[in-house]
Amino acid sequence: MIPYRENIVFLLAKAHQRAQGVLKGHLQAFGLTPVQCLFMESLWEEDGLSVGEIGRRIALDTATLAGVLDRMVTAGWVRRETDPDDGRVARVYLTEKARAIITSLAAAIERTNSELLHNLNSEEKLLFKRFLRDIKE
Amino acid sequence: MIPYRENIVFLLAKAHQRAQGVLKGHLQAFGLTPVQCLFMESLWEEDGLSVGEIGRRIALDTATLAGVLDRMVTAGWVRRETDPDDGRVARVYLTEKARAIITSLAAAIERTNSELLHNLNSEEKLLFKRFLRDIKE
DNA sequence: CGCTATTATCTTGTATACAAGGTAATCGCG
DNA sequence: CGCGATTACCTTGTATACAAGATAATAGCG
Repeated sequence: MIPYRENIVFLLAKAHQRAQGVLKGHLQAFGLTPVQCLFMESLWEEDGLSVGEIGRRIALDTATLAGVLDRMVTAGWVRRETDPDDGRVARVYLTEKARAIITSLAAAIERTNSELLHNLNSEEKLLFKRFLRDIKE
Repeated sequence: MIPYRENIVFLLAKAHQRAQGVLKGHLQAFGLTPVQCLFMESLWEEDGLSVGEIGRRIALDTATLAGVLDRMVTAGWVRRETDPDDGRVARVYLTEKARAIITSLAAAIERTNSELLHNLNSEEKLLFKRFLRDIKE
């Protein structure tokens, strides 16, 4: 009988919760949520991705992304265009407004990572990331 | 500029997502969600806790717990009683139906932990848990 | 004892998450 | 080319999560 405090699912959930909280705090000034920020990062990596491709990259399904996309279009961070070659595909592009804050976003993320990992040395950070990736394959 | 795949917030979110998915799969037979299971575990540790105390133990606020509690009362896993000495306090008790499956729940959790951590040896498991606890403080 | 501050919970509004099912557009086999 | 299968996306329903504000009950000070 594992006490829930030792359960890896619980430990992951709570570490995730704290990490989200810190990032959320640093993003508040932009009026962005962590997921919205991540959505923008995927487009910064490659602009004009389809909704499905964004979902594959950031591991979220299209049901979730539909709402996120709506809110981001409304807020003016991205625009949505139907692919001219395939009417099923919705392509998403960053706006100028989004490009203008990318550097500041990167700084907020950088700061978040430093705060979260300040207890670990370089070697431990690498190990931690490896563990996180190795969870279930 | 940290690529999002190296961002600790992203890595935690996705590891959390996979862990939840595995546990969810193993709980499906009971009709319980991971949060509902955790809620029950806190009461197994100490029955008759108040809603606020449950929230402190499993790190969820009462706004979230109000909904969880409602669904669990409806499903017959717990009963809710107002504290006779303090009319503000809502105390929660496991039902017989809940007690009857506790052992099976523990097995599902055990199996989930094994699956998630099968890539790590004992020493690495301890280290991983320490890292998760050390995130932010 | 009365009244203000505090506490515990609940409610509302917003934002993830995902299963399941629906729709429209494209693909690809005969 | 025609049409069934597939694909991409959207919608609906359920379940977390939490901020902010409302409500009700208790605590504690004078």
